Amino acid sequence: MKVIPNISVDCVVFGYSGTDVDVLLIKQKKTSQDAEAQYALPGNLVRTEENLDQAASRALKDLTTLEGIYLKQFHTFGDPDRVTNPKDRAWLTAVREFPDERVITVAYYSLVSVDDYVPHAAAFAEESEWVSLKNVPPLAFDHDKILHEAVETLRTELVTKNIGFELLPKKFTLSQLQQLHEIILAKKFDKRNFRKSMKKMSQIIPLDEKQQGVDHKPAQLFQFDPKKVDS
Amino acid sequence: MKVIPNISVDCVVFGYSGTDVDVLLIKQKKTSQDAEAQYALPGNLVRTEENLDQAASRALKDLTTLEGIYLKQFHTFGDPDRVTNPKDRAWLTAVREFPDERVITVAYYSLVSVDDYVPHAAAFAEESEWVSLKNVPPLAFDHDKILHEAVETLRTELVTKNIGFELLPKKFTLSQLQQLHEIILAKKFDKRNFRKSMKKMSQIIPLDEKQQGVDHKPAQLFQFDPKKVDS
DNA sequence: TCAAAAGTGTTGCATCTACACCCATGG
DNA sequence: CCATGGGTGTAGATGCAACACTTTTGA
Repeated sequence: MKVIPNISVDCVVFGYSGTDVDVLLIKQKKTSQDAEAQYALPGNLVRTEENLDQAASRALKDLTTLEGIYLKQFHTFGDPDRVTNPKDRAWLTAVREFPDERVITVAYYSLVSVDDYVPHAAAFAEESEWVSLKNVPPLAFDHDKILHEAVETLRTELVTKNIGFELLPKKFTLSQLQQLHEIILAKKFDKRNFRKSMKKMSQIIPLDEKQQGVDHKPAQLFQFDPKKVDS
Repeated sequence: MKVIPNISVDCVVFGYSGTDVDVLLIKQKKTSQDAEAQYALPGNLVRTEENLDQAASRALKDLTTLEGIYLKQFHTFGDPDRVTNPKDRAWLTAVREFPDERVITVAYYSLVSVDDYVPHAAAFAEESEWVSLKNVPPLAFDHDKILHEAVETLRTELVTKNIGFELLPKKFTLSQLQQLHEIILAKKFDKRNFRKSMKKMSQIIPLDEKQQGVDHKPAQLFQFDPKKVDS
């Protein structure tokens, strides 16, 4: 359980609620009565026996109980002063064995459906919750910057690699998929054209099933099959 | 000049010679008479006062004398056993203060024209040279893996971001640019179509100048202007 | 005058965009 | 029967792939 004192991982987990894109944040435990509790991305120091991907999964699980999520490394942040801001001192001295060490962090991001994952705070997290990207409070360390880069990465990967299914429930409607794209990319798509282009991707397989409990014409459900790769 | 014992940077510098894509390698200094000298990517531990980008530039300059090159971070490698292979022990114990530390490395890549940069060995490099990607010897540590990932990154960025001008001299012909694409992507392009698509990129500006000293019809020269961004 | 690479347009086909109405369901 | 979102086709414009011959230069 020995850690490397100057290498950490941080996870930017995006979730989609149906109307908003959320990010999973933790609230750091207060280090004293009058200390100001800060929000942060879930992350922690890397242990000596684990690789970086494992560290990211483990840290995320420890802090939020979320597991089984595919995390993708996207950038490493290593400014010498990224953990020296006074606002972060109290927390560092309270929880870290070597609070003055310079720390570089390897950042990961992931996409999930908020319905599928209910986070529970654990370890040094006081809370663990989905926060809309529109209402993200100032974050600890350089996590604002990390989050910003993650959003940029999300946008480019959404268009180039057509990820985005990940953000939806296993069974989804094409309108949900379209709304998701519109929210992330902040632009409108033509319904017919959008459906045409999605339908010709072999990975999106139509189910013999319809939406239930809606007060309008129920939509057909689709499923994403990652095994099918476009040729 | 204090270093962080478990964080390094490595640089994959691609060069284009006109017929081949090369990579810049160093040969590690022999640690004893009978030791086997190994090839490696230029890289070194990060110092406490520098950020990662600075560390990459500085390490590259120290080992090869190349400087003023734009290096782009592309991945961080951190397997626990990436520096524990017996083949690397002798060298580590000879040059590192803490040879048993686990080291993660932040990898960078870059593109230059081989004509513009003549490397000279320095520091712990015995040699520093351009090696064709076709003839890369086995490398130290996990540098084979790093190089392989860098090549993959180069291919995707070449098509998505139309980098590649970087590999050519400041003034280049369209045929040179085409040949470069063909070599990196290992496929042929139609001359007319290739020229059409390049010419409609505003960043490629035609010069009032022609090739000299060739024994055939001299080609028009072009230049890349990074300031012009496609709208 | 020959060799070697530079340079240049058009046509068919596939893909993308723009656009408007009827349908099924629950309340 | 009304409100709500689901679902569908076509025509015009644009972009991409295929294709062959003439030009300029140095040797």
